[in-house]
Amino acid sequence: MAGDSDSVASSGLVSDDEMFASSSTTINDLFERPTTSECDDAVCLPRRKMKLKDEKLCGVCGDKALGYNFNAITCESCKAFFRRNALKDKTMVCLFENKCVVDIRTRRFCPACRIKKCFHIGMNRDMILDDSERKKRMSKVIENRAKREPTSTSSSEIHIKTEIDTDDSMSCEGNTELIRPPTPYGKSHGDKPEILFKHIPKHLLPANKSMYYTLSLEESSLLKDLTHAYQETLAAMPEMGPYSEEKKYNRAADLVNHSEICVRKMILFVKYLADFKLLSQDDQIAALKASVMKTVLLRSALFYIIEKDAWITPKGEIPSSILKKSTGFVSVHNNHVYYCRRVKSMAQDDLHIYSLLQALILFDPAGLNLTSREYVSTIQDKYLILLKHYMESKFSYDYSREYYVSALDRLSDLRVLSEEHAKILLQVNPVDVEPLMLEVLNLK
DNA sequence: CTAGCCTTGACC
DNA sequence: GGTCAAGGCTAG
Repeated sequence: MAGDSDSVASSGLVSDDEMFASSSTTINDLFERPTTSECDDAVCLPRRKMKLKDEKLCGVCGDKALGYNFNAITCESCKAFFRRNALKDKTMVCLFENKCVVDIRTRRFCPACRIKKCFHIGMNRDMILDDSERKKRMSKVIENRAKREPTSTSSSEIHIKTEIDTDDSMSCEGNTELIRPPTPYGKSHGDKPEILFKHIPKHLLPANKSMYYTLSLEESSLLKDLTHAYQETLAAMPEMGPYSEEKKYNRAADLVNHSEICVRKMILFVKYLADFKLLSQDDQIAALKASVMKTVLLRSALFYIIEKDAWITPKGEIPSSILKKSTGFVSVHNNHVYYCRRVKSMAQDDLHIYSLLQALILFDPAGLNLTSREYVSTIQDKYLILLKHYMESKFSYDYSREYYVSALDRLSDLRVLSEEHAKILLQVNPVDVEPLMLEVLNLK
């Protein structure tokens, strides 16, 4: 017979009481856990009032328990097991005689007997949140997170301000206490954990198709072309010899020259864009120059690997620490890495998002020396709407806002960060810089 | 899939 | 502020 969780749960028909006698009697005695029939009763519900002894053992397997889970005292693993399985429609089948012993050692052997025992000790599947309740919960989390962290720029500014105010940023030697390597996403190493954008788990996204925006043919085509352009240029890595030399980035000028590849790719990128071709030549150059630094920074986020705290390049991995080494600015390193992590946590590896952000950077009416500012603004609007619609098509109307706002926040971050990087340029000797970089960065 | 650890909101 | 009990994340 199958251990039909549904029927067992709803009817409380666990007939063979001896089935779990070996362990349940002891557990029952130790923790005065409610019997199945007691648990059907409403008396069982105000469980917060029930003070338990410090020592708690799982009613299912006897492992150490922290407290109640789904109306019964269980360990973490049985809690997770119940959550994963109690709502499954598929009936679990015991391969033996439906009387497997479930203890710490054997709990994994027979899911059917394990789930049966879960119900037997009073675990209640009604306490597992359903889709709408989970969604509600997640919305609350996101809402609170947004309240705690209203805008990203403010926190970046605090970082920068702190560094400037303390005036310690010029030296990395002897200043190790200021250098805090970023922690991998989701992990903390004693320091206050970073608050990064959290993606909505796929299973929480609405199943209803009407909750998603459908991109028009025109929009799909625009996005496809834009992403293709980005993929072929800025997102592409050239085939190069596999040599890895950290030493190559000893000076800030080395970093600037390293960015030349990015600038060349950027020039290729804009050549793909019909909107860009419509600008006057002067505006093309102005838009390019104004967005070089931001383009380099956004691209660096694309190639940043959070877990390794490094950028992947054709020459191998470059640890983020080279920023400190080559520039001497601890704050530059901290803020740049923080930026990369935030972009990455929001966009992950979605090239549509990167290419849309790239378009928004390029067609920025705030750029210096533009003659057709209004026209550039109109183009930017088009990509802003496309970004919004894309988020709605991917994450549903329910959740798109968080993604859209986060994406725009990353653009604000860029403004601050690129200004900060401009400081590096002041300490670069123009003699060491390649001619193309001298030109696009207006270095003399 | 499991299981341990983490994050979080609700409640006290 | 502390505790409890949900769900989330992820190494194994």
